[in-house]
Amino acid sequence: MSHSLEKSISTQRWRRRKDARPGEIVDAALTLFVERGFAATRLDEVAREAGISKGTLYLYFKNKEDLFRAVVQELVLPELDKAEKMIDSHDGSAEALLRQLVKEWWRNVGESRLSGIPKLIISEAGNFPELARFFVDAVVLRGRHLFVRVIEKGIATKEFRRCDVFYTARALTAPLVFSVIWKHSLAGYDKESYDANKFIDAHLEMFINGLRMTSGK
Amino acid sequence: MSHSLEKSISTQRWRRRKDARPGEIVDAALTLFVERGFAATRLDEVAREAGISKGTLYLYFKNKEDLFRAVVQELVLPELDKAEKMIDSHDGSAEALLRQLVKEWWRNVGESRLSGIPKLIISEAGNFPELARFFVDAVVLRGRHLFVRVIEKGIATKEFRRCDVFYTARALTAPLVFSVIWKHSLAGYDKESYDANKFIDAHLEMFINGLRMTSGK
Amino acid sequence: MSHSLEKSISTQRWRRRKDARPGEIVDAALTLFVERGFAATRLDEVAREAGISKGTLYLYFKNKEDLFRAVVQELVLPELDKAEKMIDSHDGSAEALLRQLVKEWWRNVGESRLSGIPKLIISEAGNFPELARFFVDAVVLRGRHLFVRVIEKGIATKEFRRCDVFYTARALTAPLVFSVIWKHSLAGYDKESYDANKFIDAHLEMFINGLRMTSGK
Amino acid sequence: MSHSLEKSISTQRWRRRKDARPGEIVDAALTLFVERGFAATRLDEVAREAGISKGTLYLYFKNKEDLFRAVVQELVLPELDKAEKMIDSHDGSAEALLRQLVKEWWRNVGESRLSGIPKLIISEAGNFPELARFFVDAVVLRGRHLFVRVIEKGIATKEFRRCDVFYTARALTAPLVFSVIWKHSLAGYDKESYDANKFIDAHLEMFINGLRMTSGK
DNA sequence: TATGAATGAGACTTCATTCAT
DNA sequence: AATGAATGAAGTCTCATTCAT
Repeated sequence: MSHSLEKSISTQRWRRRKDARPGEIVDAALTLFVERGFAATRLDEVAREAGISKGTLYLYFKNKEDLFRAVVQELVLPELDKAEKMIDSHDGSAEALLRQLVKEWWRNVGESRLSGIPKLIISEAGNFPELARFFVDAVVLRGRHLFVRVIEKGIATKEFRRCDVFYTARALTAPLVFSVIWKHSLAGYDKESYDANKFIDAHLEMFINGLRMTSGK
Repeated sequence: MSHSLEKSISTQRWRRRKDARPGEIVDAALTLFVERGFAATRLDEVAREAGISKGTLYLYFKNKEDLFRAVVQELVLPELDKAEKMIDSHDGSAEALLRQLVKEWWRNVGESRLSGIPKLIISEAGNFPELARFFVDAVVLRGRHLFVRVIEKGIATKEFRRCDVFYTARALTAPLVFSVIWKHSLAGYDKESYDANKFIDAHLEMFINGLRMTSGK
Repeated sequence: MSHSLEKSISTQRWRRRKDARPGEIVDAALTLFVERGFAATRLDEVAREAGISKGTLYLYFKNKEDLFRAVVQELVLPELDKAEKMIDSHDGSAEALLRQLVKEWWRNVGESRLSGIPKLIISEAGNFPELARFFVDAVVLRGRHLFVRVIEKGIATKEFRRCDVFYTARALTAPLVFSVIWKHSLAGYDKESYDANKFIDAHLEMFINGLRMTSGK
Repeated sequence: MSHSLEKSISTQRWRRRKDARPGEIVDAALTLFVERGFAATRLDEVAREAGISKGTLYLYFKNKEDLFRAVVQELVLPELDKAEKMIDSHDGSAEALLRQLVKEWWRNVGESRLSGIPKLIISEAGNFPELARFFVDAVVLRGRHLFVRVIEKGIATKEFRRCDVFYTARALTAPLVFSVIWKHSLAGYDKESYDANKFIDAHLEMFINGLRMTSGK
């Protein structure tokens, strides 16, 4: 019995290892891809960062490009699912929902390892048109429509003034995205003090102010 | 005298030719660097695009990195000079100046071949820290301070309300920069209609509105 | 006693199983080595074809080269034993024996999976000198001497005319061997109809005709 | 003038070098491919044998497979052209022509570096179906038809007896081809004395004897 | 000044072999 | 005995850089 238990555990640990591998590799790859770009990242380093050998990479990913795709798909899509559920289940005002949406995005993307993905995608879009297309459809548009839904809801409830919801959504998200791009590129070289939270907060306040029916009074 | 003049002219023409080469090369390199990134751009192609042979590149640039630096420095710095002169010589209201500044930026950078540079720099900052540092100091900060000056002027003349001028400048420029990054990366894959001019205009109106002393009334 | 017998049997069955494995592996390897050559054959595929895992190969063979040797030795040598016995026990005319020898070769080698071995050996001789030497000594020479013995017998009984028996044996066997080489290489691409049996028959008739004391009359 | 001459010469030498390269590489590759097979031949070695660097190979051949194709096509086809011209211009008896054809084949193929090609093709046919198809159509069939033409001519002039010309051509050529395959594989390990010329001569005599109208008398 | 053939370091990828389970 | 995850040496191919012309 103890034997069977032991075996079960060890097998499990072993299995666990196999199941955990892809995740560990994808994490290592994300870090390096964001830092150096796709072409300049050597698989040697991804392997070392993931604590495995170069050959092992190929047990889990067909090639470098396949790994790149996995990084994007596997890390991003779950976040969108979460955000959609949040919106569906929210029952407060449109403004509260909008604030919540931005706040969650900031916590789950802006301050997580995912924050590197926009910079990565933007850098490599030219070399991976298919991935770019996928990303725009599955992430950008889907994400934008989350915001569109919220804005439309606010207009319906007369919380917000009428506007072109698509442009408004873009105007709202552009600084968020820019902020994470900045963080992963030039932020470290900018000597003028900068607090992204403060930047985002100010942006959000100004934005919501602009959206309200009675903006100034 | 005529002889000396003639010689001077012919020398100049010759010089011109010699000096013109780097410009053509730099142009070709910019296009390709923006499209594919630094690492994925082959000097073969830069040479072909510039209409010269690969070996000739090395008559003008020490190596690939040197060419990269030249692309950034030679194309960007003149624009800042122009913008500074424009501000210095402007004599209207702060608001008019701000509008003018954005308009000129859009015309001279956003709609020119220079529009690819932000994306390029952001993509390669990780691999070229020195260049990143240079770019931030010589371009980003200097550019930001143009806006800071204008905003401060508006505050001084009481056209604008008091605010943190650095954050305000960032909030003003972020969408501008984001717009050109977008244009050179994912814009082509976004099926929802988008007019960058409209986006920038709306942003500017909202922004100036937010800056005015009596914003709503 | 019954116990011991039972044990012996079960041991034997077990042994058989153990011994059977190499046979299946060797068969799988033969097929693939013939089709692709030694270097281009992956042990992955040999294992899959044999229905085992890659690691299991190494329980039976030291390495890839060892497997290669086993393919040749284990499949070929038994055939020569059989042929030798056949000659020893034959009691008809030399001509009848020669016909029988060719016929058996054709049935047991030419039309069996062994037919691939000549092509395999010829292809890899350059990379495996030791194996080539072994094959020439243990198979080619030994096989040739079977034919030499039969021809000498025919000369002794005055059925056949005198000749250089070694060259004659070569001349007799070359088309046989060529035929199986062809079958395993280019035959599939030759659009002109071809029946190997017919080819061999015609060759044999012509050959025996040439050997007879009174060839034409 | 001397300057221009010098330049012309040196340029030419340079050009000549460029033109000669592919041939030198193909020669080196033939040697190694025949000796070791395609897969086991390292491009490193081909380059060293050709006296160039590894990278230079890729200036002349797209990849290893392309080099393989070039080896076959560029070396073999010219020989067939020569043989065809020989047949067209021959005006003796069919027997004399047949003897000549075999003799020339032996001299130009059997004893030249080309003699390695049959072994090479046969070894790699499984891995390069397209090349195999090309070789059969462009070389094997075309070559066989040279012999067919000669045999048909002999039948027409009543020098030769009627027969299935295609099988007869095969029976004639099989030992020729086998001979060069043997030479490039196991010949070196066969300790029994062997003279290929003698082998071929004996084969040819026997064959022509078998073909003559009055074979025995 | 201009060329483009040549180089070789370095990257991706494969696969025979090992070993913990 | 059997597995299959893991390894790393070795091979193919690319491309920035050099240099003879």
